[in-house]
Amino acid sequence: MNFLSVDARLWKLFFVLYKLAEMGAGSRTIKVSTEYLAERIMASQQTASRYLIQLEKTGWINRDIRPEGCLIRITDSGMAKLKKLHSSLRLIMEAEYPPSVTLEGVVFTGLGEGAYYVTRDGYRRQFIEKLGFDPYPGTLNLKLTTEYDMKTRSELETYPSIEIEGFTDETRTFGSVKCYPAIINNKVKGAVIFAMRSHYNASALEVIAPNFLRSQLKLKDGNKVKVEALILP
Amino acid sequence: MNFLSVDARLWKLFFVLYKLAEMGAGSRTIKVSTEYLAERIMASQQTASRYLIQLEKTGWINRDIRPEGCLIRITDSGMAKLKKLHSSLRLIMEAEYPPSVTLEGVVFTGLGEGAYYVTRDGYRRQFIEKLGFDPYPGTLNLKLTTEYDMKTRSELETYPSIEIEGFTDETRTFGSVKCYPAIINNKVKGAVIFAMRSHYNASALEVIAPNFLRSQLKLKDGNKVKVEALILP
DNA sequence: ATTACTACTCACCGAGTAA
DNA sequence: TTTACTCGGTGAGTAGTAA
Repeated sequence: MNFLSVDARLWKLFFVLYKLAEMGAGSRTIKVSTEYLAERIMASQQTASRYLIQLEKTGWINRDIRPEGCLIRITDSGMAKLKKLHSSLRLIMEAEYPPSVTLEGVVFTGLGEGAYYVTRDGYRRQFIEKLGFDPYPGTLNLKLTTEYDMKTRSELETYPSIEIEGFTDETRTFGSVKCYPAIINNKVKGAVIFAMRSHYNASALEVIAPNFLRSQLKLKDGNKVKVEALILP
Repeated sequence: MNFLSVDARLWKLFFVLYKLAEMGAGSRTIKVSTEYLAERIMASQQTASRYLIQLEKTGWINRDIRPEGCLIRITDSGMAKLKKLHSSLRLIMEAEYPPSVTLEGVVFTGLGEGAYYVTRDGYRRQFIEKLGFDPYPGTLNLKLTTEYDMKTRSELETYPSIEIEGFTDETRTFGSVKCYPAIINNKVKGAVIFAMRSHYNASALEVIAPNFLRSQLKLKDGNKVKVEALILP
């Protein structure tokens, strides 16, 4: 995912890197004694010394040991890590909507009309164009059970979606559909669809994917399924 | 200085907070199992559980334990911490100049003409106005000894400074002076001054302060003094 | 399923100290 | 003065397990 996940040791190192940046080691070579650094990071001189050694090994700083102290300069690699955290934080702080929303539901068998709608050419062409896949003719129906999931489903509907336009053929009119790209059970790419006038109420969810999810994920009625719906930035 | 200094334990907690924000817990209540969080932070389920308990105690998240997992929402206090880190990083990343520069030198006795210049009314009025203090009539002279300090001194001269304008009185012309507010020996506020045409070369530094530094800091010739020159943002 | 307690291990921290 | 080694104690992380 990103370096912050690696392990607890790196978090601590990264914190020291940040402190060095605060002292200006990002834009010039600074002189720091391990004693002084120790004070700034609230640790012992020995620990500060160890951190500097580890930071150098990790490649985040250059270190030049002098009789009067260490000359420290953060490397490009170290600055890149700081920049990465900065831009991640920017995304988090400025985001109007959460990056994704995770729902859980239980498989149930619907009326089978999903296949009919999904295969209408007016829809299908837009799925291919806007979602990037040709959906398997049929939808996976999930029943939402907890209060949290139902609340989240209705929140999701308020977030910006991929809009599949309605159309009219010889016989009738088809309404517009809202889609959210989704990851099903952490593995399969697909989409959550909200038909504007669905037969199901707020406690159900329809999912489409390129393949037959029931066989691809070995699902049977009653199985629990996790769906991570991705929200457009 | 700021909360990031408090201790290593808070840093680890803070990174978990960041991870939760990444999952959207900053803008809505999310459901996370301790198992899932454990995976994201590369730790055990037990550790993830402990972190959530500590985060709640610290007041950075609200937690609602359900049979299916925990409902987590970052509190205003938690978001404020994330914002603080974000803006600190922004300053670091966008700064053209380091926030400050630390120099070390050894006290020596000069020609005593510092007192004459500092007390010229044309300078003195500007010191009071632009530095915020009435300088003691005299300068503390420091001899820079290491290569690092001399290099840093000349770097400092390239950074934006407080400009004391030159002037002319009945008898002669006085040149302009560059100043940097400074902290002497981590305690006393004063300023570093660079007279445009100084008698001293690049290996000396002149410091002024409201009081007589030699007595205030119990300094004698040969004592080492640390000066942190602050650079304007 | 979950969360989170207890018990144990081990890695990290810092005192002492060398260079 | 510095940095950074060894080493012993301690607190953090995890396995087992209860609820």
